[in-house]
Amino acid sequence: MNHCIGGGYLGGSTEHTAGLQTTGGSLYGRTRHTTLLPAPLRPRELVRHWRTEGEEQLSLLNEYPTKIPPRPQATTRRDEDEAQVEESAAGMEEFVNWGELDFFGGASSGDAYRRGELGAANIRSGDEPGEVTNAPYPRLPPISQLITANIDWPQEVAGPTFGYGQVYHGQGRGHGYAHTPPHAGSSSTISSMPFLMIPPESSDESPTGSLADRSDYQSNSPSPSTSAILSITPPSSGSRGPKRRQVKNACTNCQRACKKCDSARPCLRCVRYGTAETCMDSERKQRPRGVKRGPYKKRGGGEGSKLSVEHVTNF
DNA sequence: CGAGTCGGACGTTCAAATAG
DNA sequence: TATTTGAACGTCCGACTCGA
Ligand SMILES: [Zn+2]
Ligand SMILES: [Zn+2]
Repeated sequence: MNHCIGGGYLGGSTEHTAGLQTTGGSLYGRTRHTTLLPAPLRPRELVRHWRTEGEEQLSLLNEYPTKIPPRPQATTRRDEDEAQVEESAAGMEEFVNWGELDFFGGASSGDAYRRGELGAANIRSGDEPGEVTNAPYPRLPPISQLITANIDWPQEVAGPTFGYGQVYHGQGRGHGYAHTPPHAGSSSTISSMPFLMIPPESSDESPTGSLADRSDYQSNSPSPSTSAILSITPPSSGSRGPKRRQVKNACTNCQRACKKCDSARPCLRCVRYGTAETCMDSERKQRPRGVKRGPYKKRGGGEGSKLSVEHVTNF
């Protein structure tokens, strides 16, 4: 049996629109990864049925793998990342015989992988020609309509999702860390699993924004005059760019598209794309109370929290 | 070339933990 | 009570594809 892992066109588009995700990202907590179906493996059969018949998928869903490792206990963000990647690797091995795998990856790594190494196994030439890839997906009925019954997702499926084996080795985040300039590549590296083809280094031009009229859209420019706050250098990092500014609440359309939103309603992007009437604030989760945490690191005399000024290079 | 997709780097929030 | 910590959560960059 052939298996399909990953997003890209085959796994990602229609399912994503319908609130179902092929595979999750690698980190927890991102909106789509927690609210969508965290599937470590999506049988190609299932995808085809969703795309075409849309009837027998319920029985197939019952056969969906439910044995997913429990969420790892993480103490720091990087721990969280790394622990999850380990879980990913273990989970992947558990579910997939990589030798039989003929499709892998997401929009970035997976597509490059298909194009490069898996040309023969590409879905356009090999599997389901036309039915899947060449379908004009915006006109496909959403899966939520195809699935008439209410699906009671098994509890086990609500666990972690599986990423693409990338480990973040960068600096810590949060509390005033600035945005790493693209292609700087100094402080963060990507280490990959052996089976994953990293796309070649390329393209340092940026897609011409043209949304840069509102202040929200030009907030990423260096603009050294505006804020002195941004000139504070984080500890031990050489040079990071200006902090990337985010809107407090993206509209549902921009959120779904992972595109930049602004604070106006309708937002500029929705106006441009004719979705102004559906432009509304996305809902945010309520944080639960009473959840115990581990001990924090001691404040004052503790080691390792010193701002080593002498290491900051002076120009 | 425009639009859709999505992994994951980066930013934000806010309750728990700690200091005073 | 005030301040700090840090895990959970949110945003959206940029690499990529497809269709016109
Ligand atoms: Zn928006
Ligand atoms: Zn909008």
